[in-house]
Amino acid sequence: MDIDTRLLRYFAAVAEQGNLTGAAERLYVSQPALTKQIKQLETRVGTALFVRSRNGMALTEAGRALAERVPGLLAGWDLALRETRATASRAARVLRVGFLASAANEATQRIIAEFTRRRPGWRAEMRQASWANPSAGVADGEADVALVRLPFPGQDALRVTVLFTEPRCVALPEAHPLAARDVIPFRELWDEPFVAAPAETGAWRDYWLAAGEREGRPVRVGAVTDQPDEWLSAIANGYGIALAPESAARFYARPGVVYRPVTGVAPSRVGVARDPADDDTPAVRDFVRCCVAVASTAPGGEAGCGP
Amino acid sequence: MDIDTRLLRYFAAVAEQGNLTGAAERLYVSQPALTKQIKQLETRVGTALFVRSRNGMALTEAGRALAERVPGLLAGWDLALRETRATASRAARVLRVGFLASAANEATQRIIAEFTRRRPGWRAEMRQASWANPSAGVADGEADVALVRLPFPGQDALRVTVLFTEPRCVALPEAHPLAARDVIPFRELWDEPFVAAPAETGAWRDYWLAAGEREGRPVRVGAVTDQPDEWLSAIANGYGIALAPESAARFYARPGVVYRPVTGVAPSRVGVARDPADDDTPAVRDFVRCCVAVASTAPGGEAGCGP
DNA sequence: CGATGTCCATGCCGACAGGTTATGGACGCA
DNA sequence: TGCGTCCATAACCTGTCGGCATGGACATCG
Repeated sequence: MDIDTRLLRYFAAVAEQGNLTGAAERLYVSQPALTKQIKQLETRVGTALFVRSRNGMALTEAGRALAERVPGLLAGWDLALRETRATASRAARVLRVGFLASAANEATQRIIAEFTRRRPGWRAEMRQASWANPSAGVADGEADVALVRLPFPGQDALRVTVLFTEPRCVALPEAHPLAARDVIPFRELWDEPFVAAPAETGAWRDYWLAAGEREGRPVRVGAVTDQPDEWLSAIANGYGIALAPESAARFYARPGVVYRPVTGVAPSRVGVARDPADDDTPAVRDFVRCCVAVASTAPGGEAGCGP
Repeated sequence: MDIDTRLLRYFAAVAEQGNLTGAAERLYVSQPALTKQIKQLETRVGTALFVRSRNGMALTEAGRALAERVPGLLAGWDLALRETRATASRAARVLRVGFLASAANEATQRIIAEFTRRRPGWRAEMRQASWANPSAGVADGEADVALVRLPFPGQDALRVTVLFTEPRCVALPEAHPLAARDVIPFRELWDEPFVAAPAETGAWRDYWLAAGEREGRPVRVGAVTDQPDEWLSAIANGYGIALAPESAARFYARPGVVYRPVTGVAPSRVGVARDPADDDTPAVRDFVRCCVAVASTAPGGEAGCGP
């Protein structure tokens, strides 16, 4: 009997959530659609998987048996897909390079140039990731290697080499009172609303909110964005301010947004991440070497941020 | 990314077969449908999985990577499905009993009666299997236990208890010259066309053709059937004759078909089969005990076949 | 004790994906 | 050159999925 993995995901979501309405929301489908799908799964399997009641859907014994297996099946398909794609790109001599907006900035181009010099015949395929995905695709197998900002959640499962550090500055709306200052101590920003990354990015988000450098003061979040454009708009529109690496002042200049040096926050580290299993893949290893080589000779961000 | 296992089966078939036309035939779909599906799989995965040529479809490197994983995934889903169904029937106190047409015949009812007596609250769900499936559903998890005729292919992977043996007789069209005889030596049937089971049943088919008792003479197959009704029709219509257990004379009597005792062929054995993993499941164990108990007190087929 | 909220189920409709048949195009072979 | 064997494409039909609106059961609460 055939089945779509989508149905299995639906099933897993309902099983975990315990009710249709919530699961439907999580899955971005309507509740009737889920009702129908779950019912269809039950007829296909030939037995009830849930008992319905006013407080949701509880797994039957058969449902539990299925629920135990489904995550493994989904993970298996996922793995197969990732390996197939990885094989394809390797066969085509393509290195899939993920990068986080603002990760390596000017170093990026020099790294790519160095890589194509060192590996003629290969092509680096650049893929910009949203901030909701701070490993830039390495964690989910969409990229072979990625330029990232540290720290980020899930980092321990990957191999990460730190390339360089870069002071952080603050991005403010032009009209902000503090925009007139040349240098701003971070403590003066404690009570400002911040433009933050999505909640699921955990440690990464906290790091850019400098949650550890507020001496316990709570963070005010004025907006949540996962892309540079939205981020810039949110700041320009006054929803909040944000910390950013120095190089953002050059890469993400925009009317209405100004960058100012900040004291009292640790600098940001840029790294190159890859799956430990790929670490001895020649192309990956070469890319990492290029990163290190470029970083060691980098001009760095001496320009700093400022008016 | 989601996918239907059907697509994976399609892929596996094409990968194995090496061309679309043949694979389409094997899958009982049209070749254009397969073309479209494979193409869709490739766009979904994001890479070519086959290289097309005049002599078919050859796997690319990525295709090979996928082809390595797919059988495991399909088997995994299959297993999950079987376990879920098995769990469901156990929870409902239902024992799924497969039986081959003509397997235990009159003993069947007594076994069921004994089982319901020994396990009140339980229900035996009888499922007749076609001869194309000589384990009657135990091998593929559709039944918890089955009454079968031995030997059959795949029997070694299961636990089988022999219940009783039963002489074999021959079923002939009424008008057949040999129908006038009281007892027929098997050697006189060597050159008759036989009504056989489907080829994929291997040893089982051979056993009912008495392939080992022909001293090397080839078998003539006049018709292939996998159900009693077709089998009776084929015999009545003169497409061939067939060996059958004695009890068939009582259970499958039909105008136009007569049964006669045969000498020179080994008797048939009836057994109860179950998955080794289920052998200590209480309900299964009890059912087997019932089978043994009934078999030991069975009246047997003393009536024999004959006019 | 009716009003409300929260579940899941159902009916209807539009969009789309999958299947089929018929046909085209490339290529090797007699 | 004509034929057979591949795979690709086109046109069409149907079944399924998803969305919206709504219904029904039941608990909770003023």
